[in-house]
Amino acid sequence: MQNRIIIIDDNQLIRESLRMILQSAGKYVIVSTYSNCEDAIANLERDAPDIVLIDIQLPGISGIEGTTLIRKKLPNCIILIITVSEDSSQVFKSLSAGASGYIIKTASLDTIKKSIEEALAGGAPMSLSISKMVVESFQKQNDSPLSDRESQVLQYISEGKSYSKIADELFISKETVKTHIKNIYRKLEVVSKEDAIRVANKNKWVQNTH
Amino acid sequence: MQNRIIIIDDNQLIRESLRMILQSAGKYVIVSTYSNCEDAIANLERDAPDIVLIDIQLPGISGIEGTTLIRKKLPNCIILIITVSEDSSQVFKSLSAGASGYIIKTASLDTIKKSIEEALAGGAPMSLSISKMVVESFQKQNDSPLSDRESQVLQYISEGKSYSKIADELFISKETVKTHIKNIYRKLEVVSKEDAIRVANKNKWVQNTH
DNA sequence: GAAATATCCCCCATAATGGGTGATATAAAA
DNA sequence: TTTTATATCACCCATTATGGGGGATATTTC
Repeated sequence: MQNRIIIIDDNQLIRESLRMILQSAGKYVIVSTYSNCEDAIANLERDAPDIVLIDIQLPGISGIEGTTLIRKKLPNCIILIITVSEDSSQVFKSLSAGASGYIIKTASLDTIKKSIEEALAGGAPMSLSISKMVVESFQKQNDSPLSDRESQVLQYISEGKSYSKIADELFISKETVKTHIKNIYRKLEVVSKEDAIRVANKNKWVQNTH
Repeated sequence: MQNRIIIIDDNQLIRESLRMILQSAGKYVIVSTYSNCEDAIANLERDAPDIVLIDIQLPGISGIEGTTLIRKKLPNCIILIITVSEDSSQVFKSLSAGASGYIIKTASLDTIKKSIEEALAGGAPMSLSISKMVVESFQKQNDSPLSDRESQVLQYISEGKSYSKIADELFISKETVKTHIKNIYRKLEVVSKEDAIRVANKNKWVQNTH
């Protein structure tokens, strides 16, 4: 059976190029192409796509919001972002929104076809630089101004643990925890738990609990 | 200049196979091979590797702990995990520990050589299934028993925000926030902030702030 | 020998938390 | 249509948590 694909991109040239490339492969049916999310979403049920290729910069609803909306309607649909830039915040936002992979607009025709096949095979197609970015998001940074013990305490704080709980788990007194936290706040120049967590996350000084 | 590689694997056959493959490429010098982490770490300064290939299951210090220790001594060294299994918790732990990529033991010789080249080029070599796993870790699940509002409140809780702060940001009263939290605790069958965050993270009902 | 670190103690006040028991209005589902 | 879920808000209550201030000691590191 042929896979149903829809393409959402405000650039007609790109829409038509993608259509050509994919149709020539013979494995796909390009059921529709759209220049904006609104139209695409209105026809989602009728189109019933297996794969959506969506641009990130779109007039009106953005590609990221669009990804969220499409996944809400069709949870099993594979969404691949077509993009020119490799901006990290955009990448993370679209992955969080439910995109499965990234296709760089300047990629070769072969690479694009391969990306779609990888997605269908259950993979997560993306360029080397993007996968590197994603992997780095897992890695704790070593440039924290905090001591080992302070980092540890902050890690626990970021997990929502109370002072008493931290004290128990580290076999130290609650007062010691308080002292560490005072020093953490001083070093990070913050005055609250929330800000400390925000700064730590921003700088990847704590590990996300995946 | 040739890149310096060390190999840590308790299986002699694999050590020697990897040595052969890589030496034949001509671009690499295999400075040493070890059957355990302890010996490798003892000789790190002398070996000064650019790339470390390390098995995940090792006698004594595990590959994951080893990755942490090696990165502490040589922060710019690229560490690639050699593994047979694609267990998600192991994958995340080693990425968090600082590994850059994953090489599957059963991969073809060509794939292995290519992985090392990708790593040197600044990429994050890993199999399709592993990259999929990593991408999925970004994606919020939709199977939460919580209502939209409750999920939103829990998201804020997981960011360390206080009831008052949440109330302010959502333009609702503190009492309403409390009610939502009571309902969240009831639905998740927990009695504390910490447990709620743990359950939510485990099920990916909240988004990590990357 | 000074600086950083890790540990602990006291005081103090306020803020935050969580359990209970309500209420109201709306929307969705049975 | 009646029930259920949701979202909103209120008051009572007690305990815990938080954060700022001060100080202390021992070890390690530079």
